[in-house]
Amino acid sequence: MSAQPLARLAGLLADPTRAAICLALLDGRAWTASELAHHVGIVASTASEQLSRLVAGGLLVEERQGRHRYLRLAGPGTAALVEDLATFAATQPGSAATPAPAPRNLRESVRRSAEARARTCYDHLAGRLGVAVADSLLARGVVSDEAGLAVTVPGRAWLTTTVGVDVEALRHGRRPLVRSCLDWTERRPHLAGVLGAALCTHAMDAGWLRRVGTGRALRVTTGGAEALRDLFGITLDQGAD
Amino acid sequence: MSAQPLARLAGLLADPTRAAICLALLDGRAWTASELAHHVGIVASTASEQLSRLVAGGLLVEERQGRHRYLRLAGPGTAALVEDLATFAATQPGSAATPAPAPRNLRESVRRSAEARARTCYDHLAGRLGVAVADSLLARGVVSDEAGLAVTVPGRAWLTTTVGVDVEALRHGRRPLVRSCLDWTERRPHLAGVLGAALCTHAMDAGWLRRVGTGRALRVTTGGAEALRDLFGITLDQGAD
DNA sequence: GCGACGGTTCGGCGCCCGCCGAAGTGTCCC
DNA sequence: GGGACACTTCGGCGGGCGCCGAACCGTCGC
Repeated sequence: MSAQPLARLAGLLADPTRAAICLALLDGRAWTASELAHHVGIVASTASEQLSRLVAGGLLVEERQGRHRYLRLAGPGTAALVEDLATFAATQPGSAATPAPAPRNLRESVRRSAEARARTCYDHLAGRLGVAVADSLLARGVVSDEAGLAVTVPGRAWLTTTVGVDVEALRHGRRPLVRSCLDWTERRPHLAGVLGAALCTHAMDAGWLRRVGTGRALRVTTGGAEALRDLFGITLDQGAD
Repeated sequence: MSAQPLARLAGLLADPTRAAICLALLDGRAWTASELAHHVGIVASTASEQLSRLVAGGLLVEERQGRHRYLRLAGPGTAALVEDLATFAATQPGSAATPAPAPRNLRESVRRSAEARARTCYDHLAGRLGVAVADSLLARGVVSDEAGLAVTVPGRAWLTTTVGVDVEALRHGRRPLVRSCLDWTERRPHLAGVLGAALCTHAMDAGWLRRVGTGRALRVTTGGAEALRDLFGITLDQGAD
């Protein structure tokens, strides 16, 4: 019976401090030990111990550079796991003080994105922008969710030629091409998987989006607003954190 | 930040005893408190406390009948979560003493099923039989895994008319129609989701499979062996626990 | 060199948690 | 009613864990 490994893994996330660290790292970037310590409100020595524990448990990987110790999640699978757990935990019990915004239709969701927060979730887009993009792709038939998400045939062509994301090149490795990832602030799904990651990368490379500060927040550039409108039919004011 | 709920949830599974309880309940059935206590090797009073904790945390639900307290996992989502975690935990670190059988091709996998163990995983088929069925459906084009698992159009017709599983009727609710579930003994995927559950139910209703003992083990009946051969091209000796 | 700084190790404190046995409550059956 | 039985409550024990502060070790920059 494999109860022992399960308990060991769960134990890593069973402490609020370590959980907060993993959630912070969901932005997919490497943080230094002291950044994390400050972020979760513990002293450096404690952080050092907890981080070592997370690394030893395989959830985090570290990279040492000079006097810095950079930490990030071990991989997309790890991020998906943490994300799933956090989502489940947030939807499940009397986890008090969560106002739970009701599901909205496409138009309203896009409209709300106008004043929107955009952010990353591990390696793909999340927040209202992420939800709006997902809604748009679904509405335009680029992806369908007949029995699980999938890229349609015309959708593949459109992504490759018009948007500039080579779908065929993504279809390697075992990571699913497109996966639904529930956002726990928006409570609505957005696109993860290789395609989600590629879209995010593309948006950054093309200068549509820019990181703001050290967190997961994104800012939509002027050119980005244009591109989002033309390609996805999403209108939003830029900036707005 | 939602670190607190995450930690609370993870904390429920962070104890080997509670983890073992949840793994046992992956068979999808309701166990009594004392059955679980005996199964994981603790005294009744301790079990009572742990079970209450799991129920309070939303992972388990209870049903009282007379002097018995029946417990089962709260739902398919809960089962999927536990399964995912257990899989991740088993594949991840130095969780020593796991020989890790290499992936096999279809023919070999089906051949191995000849001496096979069949069992349930929550509400669908697992073990070598479950893997063989999944392989068969993939090989015959009933389901495809282009960018996530999906039932093909001819597959839907075949399932409905030949096998007798009304796929259209399953497409309600938010649970995915078909989902891949990695078996941690076989290390190979089998079919979960509504379709996986329906197939399992159908196999039991049609008398192809029968529960053996109180665990998750299944026995293939004589008629079942015939049906599996004719419909799925799977040949196996019956019995063999 | 020296000081500033990021990170680590160590000792110690307090708390929580899982376990048990013993005693108690409720249900079923004779 | 009485006895078996499933389960629960309670007290108590022991161990582990998270936290901190203080001392220590490397690295960087002047």
